[in-house]
Amino acid sequence: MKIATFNINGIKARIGALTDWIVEQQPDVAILQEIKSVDEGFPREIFEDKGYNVETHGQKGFNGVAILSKLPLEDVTRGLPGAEGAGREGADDDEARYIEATVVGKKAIRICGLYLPNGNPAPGPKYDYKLRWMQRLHDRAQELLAAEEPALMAGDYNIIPQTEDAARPEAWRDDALFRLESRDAFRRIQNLGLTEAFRVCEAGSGHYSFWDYQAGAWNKNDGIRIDHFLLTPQCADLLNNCWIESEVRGRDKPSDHVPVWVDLAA
DNA sequence: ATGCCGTATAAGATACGA
Repeated sequence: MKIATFNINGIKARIGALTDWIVEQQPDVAILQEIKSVDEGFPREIFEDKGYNVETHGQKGFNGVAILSKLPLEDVTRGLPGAEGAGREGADDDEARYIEATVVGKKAIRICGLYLPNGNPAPGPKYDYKLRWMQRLHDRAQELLAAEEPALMAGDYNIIPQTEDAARPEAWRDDALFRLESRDAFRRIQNLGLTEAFRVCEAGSGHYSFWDYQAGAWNKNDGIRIDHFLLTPQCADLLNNCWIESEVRGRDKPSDHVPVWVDLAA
């Protein structure tokens, strides 16, 4: 089963490039972030016509996540548990950043799609929100691990895990994506017992999933690796491969992110 | 580079991103 995570930076702007990619690559599951659309505005028929089941968790203008799957999606939940002031104005669940569903192939896999807050400027209230969000993700990961079943958490983590995951790490030193407190929080989630799929398959520097639109970042390979798959042990046992489809960044009307893939024996 | 580009909202600037 081939599963991709892809921050598309707006479904309206990306509909052409995204459908071309879907038709070409035929992912079994595509986990999307930054759809920047309400659920009713997402062009689900386009993907349904191509054989996909579609589940979205959107909002007006910003954020928004979705899962497309050739196999049925079961037990869909929207939102990350544990929000402070849930349901009230300005609460931690105001932003549409998280969706879960189970995909049943040869094995059942719990798929968690996430768009972790950027957190800049750091320090500050946006950074505090990022850290709270990561604590909630930690708690949800703990529950998934306790179930001892195949599950993965995939998406735009807005975290550069290590120095080798940025072309110019010194430029990111105090940024919310790379500062020590952010990397610590990511490591705490991993240390519960999750496998970061890409680093099982590829060592070394120069592998990125995001390049800024500005200053010719793509042409200089001035990128960062911030889109990740974390796998429970039962899911890691199924891992055949993990790779980044960086070529997509050089196409017409690209997102600033590219797809990251896992192939699972499931 | 407290904004070099891009997206969304909405009708001209402004918010946001990483």
